[in-house]
Amino acid sequence: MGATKTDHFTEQQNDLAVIAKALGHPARIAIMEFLLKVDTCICGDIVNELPLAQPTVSQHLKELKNAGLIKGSIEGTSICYCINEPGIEKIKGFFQHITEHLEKK
Amino acid sequence: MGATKTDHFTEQQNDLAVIAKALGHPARIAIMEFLLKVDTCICGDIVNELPLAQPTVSQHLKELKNAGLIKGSIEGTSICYCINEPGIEKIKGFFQHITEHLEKK
DNA sequence: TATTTATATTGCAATATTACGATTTATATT
DNA sequence: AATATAAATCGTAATATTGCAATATAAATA
Repeated sequence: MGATKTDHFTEQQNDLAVIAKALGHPARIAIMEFLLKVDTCICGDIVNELPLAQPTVSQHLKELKNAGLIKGSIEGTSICYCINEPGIEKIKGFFQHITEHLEKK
Repeated sequence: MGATKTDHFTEQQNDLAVIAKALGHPARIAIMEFLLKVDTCICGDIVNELPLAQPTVSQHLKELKNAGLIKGSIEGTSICYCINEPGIEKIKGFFQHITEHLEKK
C-alpha cells in the first residue's frame, strides 16, 4: 500500500495531520523559523538561506501554504510570504488541549 | 532521491521535524486523542478502536514512541502506553514561541 | 516587443511510508 | 511442558515524498 486511509478518520484528525505533516520536514521548520525572523520575505530569500534548489523550496512553500501555515501575496513579479496565524493557532490548540487535560490528573 | 537532507539542518530543527512528522498521520492523531481519553491502554485496545490491523498499529506506536510523544511500560504479557508529557512540551514550545513573537508586532 | 526577474510546474530517479499477512518473541496460565 | 495471549518484527506490494534539472509562466523594465 502506501496510501493513508484518510476516510476512516474525522475531518479534524485529517486536518491536524496535514498541518503536522507539513512541519514534518527540517527544511519546512527552517522556513517557518526564517519567516518568523524576517517577518516577510520572497521565495528567493529562502533559496539563498537554505541548501536547497529553487524548485525544492517552491515545493516546500506550496505544502506549508496548503496546510494553512503560511500565506503569500503577489508583489509585482515576486510573492511575499509570511506566517498565517490561524493555522498556527489550530495546531497549537491541539497541544494545549493535551497539556490542559494532563494537568487535571 | 526521497531522502531528506537532515545533515544540512540543526539538531533542533530535525528533532522538531521528527515530532511533527510523527503526528503527520490521522491514525497517530487518533491514537494520541484516544490515549488522552483513556489515560493509559494497551496496543490491543487501539486495534479495537481503529480500522487498522495489529501490525500497523504497532508500527504507528513505534513511531510515536521514537518521537518521544508516548511511552510504554511492560505489564505482564502486555505493554501499557501513555502520553509522554516532555515530548508534548517540546513541540508546544515551538508554537508558543511563534505566537509570542507574532504578538510583538 | 524583447529581455530580465521571480516563481511555479513537469518529469524523473531515489528513497520513504503505509498497510497487512505471516511469523516470531515473550510472558502467563493450564 | 504445552497452550494461550499480547505485541513486535519480517517481507512485500502499493503509494508518497524528496530533490533537482529543464522548462513554463507571469509581471516588470528597457
